[in-house]
Amino acid sequence: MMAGLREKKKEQTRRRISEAALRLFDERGYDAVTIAEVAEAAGVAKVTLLAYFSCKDSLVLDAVKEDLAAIVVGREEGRSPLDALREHYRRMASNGTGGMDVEELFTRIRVISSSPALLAGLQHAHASQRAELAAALASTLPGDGLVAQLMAAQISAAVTTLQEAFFHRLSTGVSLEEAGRLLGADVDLAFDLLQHGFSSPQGEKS
Amino acid sequence: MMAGLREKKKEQTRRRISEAALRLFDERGYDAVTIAEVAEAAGVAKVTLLAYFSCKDSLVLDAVKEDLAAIVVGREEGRSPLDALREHYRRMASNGTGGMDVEELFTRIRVISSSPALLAGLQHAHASQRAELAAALASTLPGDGLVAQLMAAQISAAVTTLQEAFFHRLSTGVSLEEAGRLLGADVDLAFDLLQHGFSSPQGEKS
DNA sequence: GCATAAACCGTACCGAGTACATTTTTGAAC
DNA sequence: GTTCAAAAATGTACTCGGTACGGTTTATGC
Repeated sequence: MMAGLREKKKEQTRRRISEAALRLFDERGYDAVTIAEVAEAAGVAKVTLLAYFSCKDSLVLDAVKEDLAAIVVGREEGRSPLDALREHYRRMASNGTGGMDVEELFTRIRVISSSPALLAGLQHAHASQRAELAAALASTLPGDGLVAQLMAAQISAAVTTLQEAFFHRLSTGVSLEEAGRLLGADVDLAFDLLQHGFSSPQGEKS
Repeated sequence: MMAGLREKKKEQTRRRISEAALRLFDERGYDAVTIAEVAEAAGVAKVTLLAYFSCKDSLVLDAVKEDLAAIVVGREEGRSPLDALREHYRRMASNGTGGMDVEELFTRIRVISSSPALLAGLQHAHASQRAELAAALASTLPGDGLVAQLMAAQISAAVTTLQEAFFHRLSTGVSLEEAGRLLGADVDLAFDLLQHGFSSPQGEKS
């Protein structure tokens, strides 16, 4: 379907911008670098950069966005939404990088973890998916939709927390393999908590 | 403790700014009003306005912020954190306005509900409390803190959802009394879900 | 009264993001 | 190869939220 030299160049330009951004942010800190500087480093105009990335934080965050709703919608027959999500994250934990550039991933996580603005952006990205996830869950549930909304909110909150814990470990020197192993345990902990609530077994004491 | 004419004037100025902001936002929409216009309408300089309200959205949101961590920390002896929060919101639901100006509250909710930026800001406000809440919960729990973080994330997600549902009803014509009544039921639903998880009784089907 | 510190002000500035009119590049049709 | 329309990229000028700075008013404690 249209190999397209046009598409290819767009891809290249996007990568150039993204790499320049990541490098500069890593060297000098996210807040201290302006998008105009990124544009110059990538050899494009500021307007062009903003055509590729809608805002400053998506220069870093676009590459780590996920689609929870899609996982639910595309789950195997007979599997519950929660199990599908649990399975997805378990696989992720054991998968290592899944073919990604490890060095780049580390840099990205280092940049995100050291910038409050980007951490907030990450939260926001998850929160934005809440509505879609709620819609996907609503079709599997009775009632007026509040339960689906609550579940969606709790799930994305849990996932955000898992991701933060994972990022925090990686940015404090834990190896990728070890972090993956720990993530696997965390995933089960988190999903057990979602499934069975705060009471039992590791829930509150009173 | 120092009746203070100084303090009183500050209070007045703050109110003047807040009221001017709410009125303008309600008349013309949040995005269409600049903080410079609000400052002029309130008779203060833009810089002064920003000394009272750190950013544009806090002109509206400062009045509706809550402190979940404080509720947990200040709970009655022997009561679990989750029960303390449940009780707090149940009380809120039956309390009506608790002495607030009803008209102003409605306007505020109307403004918030009709602005994506403010709804996002509300989410962010809750997310910001997560860390504090996690710290408060961590002291009541064993383990390395991940459980506390997960719980805190889930709780604030649930509370955000409850608040949104409540706001949505009020901004679509439901009376305050009726919305309060419905909120009471929602609170129990949400906290049951937190306590017992997605399985049983209203949880997922498979 | 008088000194001090807080509140307030005007102005100039920064950076993110948008609008617009213009030019360059590209894919394809002839 | 030439031509042509669409897409991509550009430069400029702009808006707006937020900050820095230096100076002025005003309440308060002595």
